[in-house]
Amino acid sequence: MTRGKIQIKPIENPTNRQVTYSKRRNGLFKKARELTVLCDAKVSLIMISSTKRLHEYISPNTTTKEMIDEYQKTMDVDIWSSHYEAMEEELRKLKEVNSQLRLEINRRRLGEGLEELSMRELCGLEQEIRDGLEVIRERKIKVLSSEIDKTNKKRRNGEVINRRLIQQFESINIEAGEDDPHFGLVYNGGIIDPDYVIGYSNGGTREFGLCCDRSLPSNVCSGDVSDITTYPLLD
Amino acid sequence: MTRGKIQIKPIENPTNRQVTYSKRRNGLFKKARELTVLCDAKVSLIMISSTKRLHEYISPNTTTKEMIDEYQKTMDVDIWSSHYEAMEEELRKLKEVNSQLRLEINRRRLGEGLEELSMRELCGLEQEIRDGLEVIRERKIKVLSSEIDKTNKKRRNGEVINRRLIQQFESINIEAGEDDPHFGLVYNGGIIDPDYVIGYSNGGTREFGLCCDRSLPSNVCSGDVSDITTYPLLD
DNA sequence: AAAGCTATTATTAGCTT
DNA sequence: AAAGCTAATAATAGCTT
Repeated sequence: MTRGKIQIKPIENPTNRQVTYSKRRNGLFKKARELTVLCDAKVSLIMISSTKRLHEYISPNTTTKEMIDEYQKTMDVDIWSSHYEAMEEELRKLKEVNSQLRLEINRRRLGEGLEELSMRELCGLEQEIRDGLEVIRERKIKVLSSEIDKTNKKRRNGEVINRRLIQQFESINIEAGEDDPHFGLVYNGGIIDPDYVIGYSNGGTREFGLCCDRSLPSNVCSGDVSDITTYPLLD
Repeated sequence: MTRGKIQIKPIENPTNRQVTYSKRRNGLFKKARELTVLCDAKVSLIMISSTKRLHEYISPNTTTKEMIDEYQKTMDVDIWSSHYEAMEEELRKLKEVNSQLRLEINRRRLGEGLEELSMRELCGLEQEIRDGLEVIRERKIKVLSSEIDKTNKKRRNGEVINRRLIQQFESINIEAGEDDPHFGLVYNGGIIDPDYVIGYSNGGTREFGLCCDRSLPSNVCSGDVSDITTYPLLD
């Protein structure tokens, strides 16, 4: 409003508009601040420019929420109601989807809710489940194979260690001049190589090995309980 | 700001304070209006005087609620939360349950997401699915039995009707004095009783009967294609 | 594009009615 | 207390840098 009076009408030039917005916004802020101090008033001022930038002023002695609460109380309108309704709608939809999902699970997994299904649908469902079962079976095989691999590696490692121990033991025996030791490692021809059977419990979390060695004494390998002896493998 | 510059500090005199509030409030409103028009901006201005009177300006091209929504989005704070904490909590939980359920379905049904499952979990899952399969199998048997029952009833009903028709046909023949008719119903000893086999297509929606009657002419029952002939049953 | 200048208009404090 | 007046300050449009 200088160098010629202006009219209050939209500024077409975007740059000018933005500059004017910025200047006048600061003017408004200043006025709001002054009003707050001079008159002990509370002011909430929110501005959004045509470029969608938001600026706000809120008096130091209040909060935006308090101002809105006060606004609602005074205006006797519930600004929240529409927000509330939207939320309720979302809640309702979520609940619906939820129960649909549960139904789905029950149907597929627990085999419930089959009453209204036709023979064709039942057959389709059965096939779907069989397919799923097949995927699980394949996965089990994969897990088992990798477990067996791991255990085999451990076993081979154990064999190497055993061989070394046996050699050490023998050299000790030779040093001590003992020809007929009563205690010692039981082994077969220098290498521990019994009939190993690697087994797995059903859950698959604990692995153990079965060792059938017919050269062991009869009180260990006797047939009255079992003709195999189980040895837990090292972890 | 006339007849001597003023300082921006609280006006002690209540009357003066109120007068200044009123004048400056209008000034602020005018500035807000001008900003709206000149810069195509949106302004929400709420003021509360020290005497607890509330005044607001809102740009004509928006609403107070829209401004508050925008404010929240920009500030990333939820002003509503205190009002609707319970609801938001419920919403959050539902969303969580929802995604859990979806995960569940994907796992169980499509056999996906098995990578992180242990052997024990895989076995449990397999058993669950087998159980579900068993339920479906039982349901199929039930559906089949009831279909067979229904069809048997229809067949018996058809037999009664057939018997009546045959009796009528015979009495007509007797009335006409025909002893050796060339055309007529083919039957076995007065009662249609071929070797019925009730069968069902895999989908279970279409039922049909198989009729094996060795007394039929050879061009119908000959063995070069099949030794049974299929007759669709009435609906 | 952003900051600074200034002529000019706009706002308003203190007064009067 | 409410409205109007006006001197004086404040805001700012259009310009320059």
